[in-house]
Amino acid sequence: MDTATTKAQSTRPAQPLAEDVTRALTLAIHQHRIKPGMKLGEDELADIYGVSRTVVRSALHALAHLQLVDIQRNRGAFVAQPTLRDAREVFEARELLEPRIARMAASKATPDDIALLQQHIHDEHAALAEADHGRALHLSGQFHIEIARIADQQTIAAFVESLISRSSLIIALYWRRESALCEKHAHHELVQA
Amino acid sequence: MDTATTKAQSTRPAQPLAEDVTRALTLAIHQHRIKPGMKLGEDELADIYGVSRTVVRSALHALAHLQLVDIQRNRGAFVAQPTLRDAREVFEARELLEPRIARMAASKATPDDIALLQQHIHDEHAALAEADHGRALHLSGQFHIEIARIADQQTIAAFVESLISRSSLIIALYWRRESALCEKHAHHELVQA
DNA sequence: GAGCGCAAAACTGTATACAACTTTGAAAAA
DNA sequence: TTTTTCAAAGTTGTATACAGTTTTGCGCTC
Repeated sequence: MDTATTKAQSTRPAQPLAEDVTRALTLAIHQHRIKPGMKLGEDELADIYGVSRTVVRSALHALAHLQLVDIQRNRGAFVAQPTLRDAREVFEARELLEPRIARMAASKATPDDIALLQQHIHDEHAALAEADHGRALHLSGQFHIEIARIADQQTIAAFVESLISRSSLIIALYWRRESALCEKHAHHELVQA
Repeated sequence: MDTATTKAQSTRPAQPLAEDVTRALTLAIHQHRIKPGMKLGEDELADIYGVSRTVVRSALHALAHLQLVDIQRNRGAFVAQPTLRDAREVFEARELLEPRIARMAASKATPDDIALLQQHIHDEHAALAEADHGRALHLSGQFHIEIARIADQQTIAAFVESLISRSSLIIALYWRRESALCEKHAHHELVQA
């Protein structure tokens, strides 16, 4: 008979999804391996990631939604260049949302959550020790996102995640000193309380 | 004598952009002409709006980002069905963000802004008088979005817009009484202050 | 009659092809 | 030399075609 229903046990059940390209690009932007203002050509990315323009376009639109890239009609996609005003707005919004989220997280955190956060802090310090600032910055962001997840407020957590994402880009743009990273200790102690 | 929207005065009124499909679907969902849980087939929508599946997919992904539809891999797109927990989260977030935004708007509003808001209130009352609850609900949402725009805080305004969008869906789902609409008078007086 | 299995249909995910717009570069005119 | 025009190349927007998965429905078995 035709197809012997042997489901391919070896081949990847998951193709290099569009989501994967989105993640890869997000990481590259966060670590400013791709710099603000840089053109993101569709054919170029399609070639790099070995997918079609369709997938790349989907990923770029997702990033535009997160305001990491700026898509101009018939012109193409460019890595976002947040203005100083944007930067102020983002951090202002974070100051408004994060204390609320942190309080909620503190009241719901389990021992496992605490351990996970400590692991995050540890990894981040390790990255800093290796002078891998890109990775440290990324981990610092993940730390805040993890707190939002613990708080179990999906809606606000999504906003925080968006803000963290933009913050990474902003810090890469405007901050040359590594002293930017917030004091993790204070946060951690707050959660333990 | 429709709205003087005259996109391009002379030549092609532009293509029926993907954005147009997004707007049309958003409106339909807000007015719950398409009900939560309903399947949104790509071919079906492509046929209705006279565009290709490519455009429809783009619009559906945009709506998924606003959490108005839920896209399941290899299954399709469905109008979102916010849970009661989602509803609580959304309104909780609104209570957190909107007072802040309203205060900022009050300090920056121009006479033109005030006039625009009064027009919004007028339209909304008119819609209520005609028992056109779908339109009234939409206008009420636009009122809040307008306030956010006046506040000139793009970041938070985008969040508020997202929350308003979901609120419309939630109210259509859980609220059978028309008393749901918030007291516009209080808001307006606050802005004038 | 109920339950199971397999095949055909339907739909989504991805790739490719074509059309429209933008940019670039050179040639011609001032 | 500078500016203008225009065409060719390159890129994005949209449509269509193909592949993989899910659903559906009929026939068979128990």
